[in-house]
Amino acid sequence: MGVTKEDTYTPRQSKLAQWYKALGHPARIAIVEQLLRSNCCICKDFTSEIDLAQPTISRHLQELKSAGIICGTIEGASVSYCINPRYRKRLRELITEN
Amino acid sequence: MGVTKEDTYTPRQSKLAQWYKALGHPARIAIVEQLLRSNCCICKDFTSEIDLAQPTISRHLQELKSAGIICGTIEGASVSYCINPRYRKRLRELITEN
DNA sequence: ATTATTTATAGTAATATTGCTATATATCTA
DNA sequence: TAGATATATAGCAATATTACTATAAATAAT
Repeated sequence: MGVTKEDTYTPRQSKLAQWYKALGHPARIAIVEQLLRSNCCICKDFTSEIDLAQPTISRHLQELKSAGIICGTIEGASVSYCINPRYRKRLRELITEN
Repeated sequence: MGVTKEDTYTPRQSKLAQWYKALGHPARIAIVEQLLRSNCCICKDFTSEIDLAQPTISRHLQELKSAGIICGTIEGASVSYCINPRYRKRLRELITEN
C-alpha cells in the first residue's frame, strides 16, 4: 500500500531506515557531496550544479533537513545550507567509501 | 513524476543512492540485522521474526538481492540467504553504528 | 501418488515519491 | 516604493513503493 507498518519495527530500525532512505536518491547524494566539498551552499548553488528545477532541489533539501543530515540558516534573502556537523565525519565515510 | 532523471547523475552517485535506498526500509534493516546475527536464514525464518506476509518478505529479499547486499542459494525446497561476504564488514558498521 | 512445505509471482489497491509550473513570501537593490 | 533575487509552497501528473490475497512451482515427506 506504499505505507509502511511502522509499529512493527523498533524505533532504532525505523530511524536507521529513515536515515538511509534520505540518502537513497542521486540528487540528494549530489547535494551532500557538494556540501562536503564546499562546506556551505545556498539553494541557488545547487540549482546551478544539478539539473533539476529549483523547487525540486528545494524539496530534496527539505528532506535532507528533516532527516537531520543538513542544517539551513536564513541569511538575508537566501538560506545557507551545511552538513549537520554532528554527522559530517560519518557522511564523508558513507559517501566516499567504496 | 516519481521517476528519477538518471542521466543527470554520475554512475557513482546513482549506485550509491541505490545502495542506500535498499537500506531505506525498516523491514530490510530488520532482515539485514537478522542475517548479521544468524549468518544464514531461509525465507521462512524472516517471516517468523518480522510481522509481514510471506510474499512481502520475499519481495524485500529480492530488493536486497538486486542491490547486491545479500545472496540467495537454493537448498532443496528452501532458499538460504546470507549477507554478501564482500559487504559484511561494511554493513555491520552501517547497521551497528550510531 | 498425494499431500505438505517453502518460496516466488501475479494481480490489486493504497500511499509515497519525484518533478514540473505557477505562485507566494521575504529580502535586497536601485 | 518598485523591481530584482532567492526560496518555499501549492497543485498537479506520472511513476514507484508497500502490502495484501490468491496462486503457481518446486521439493520433501507420507
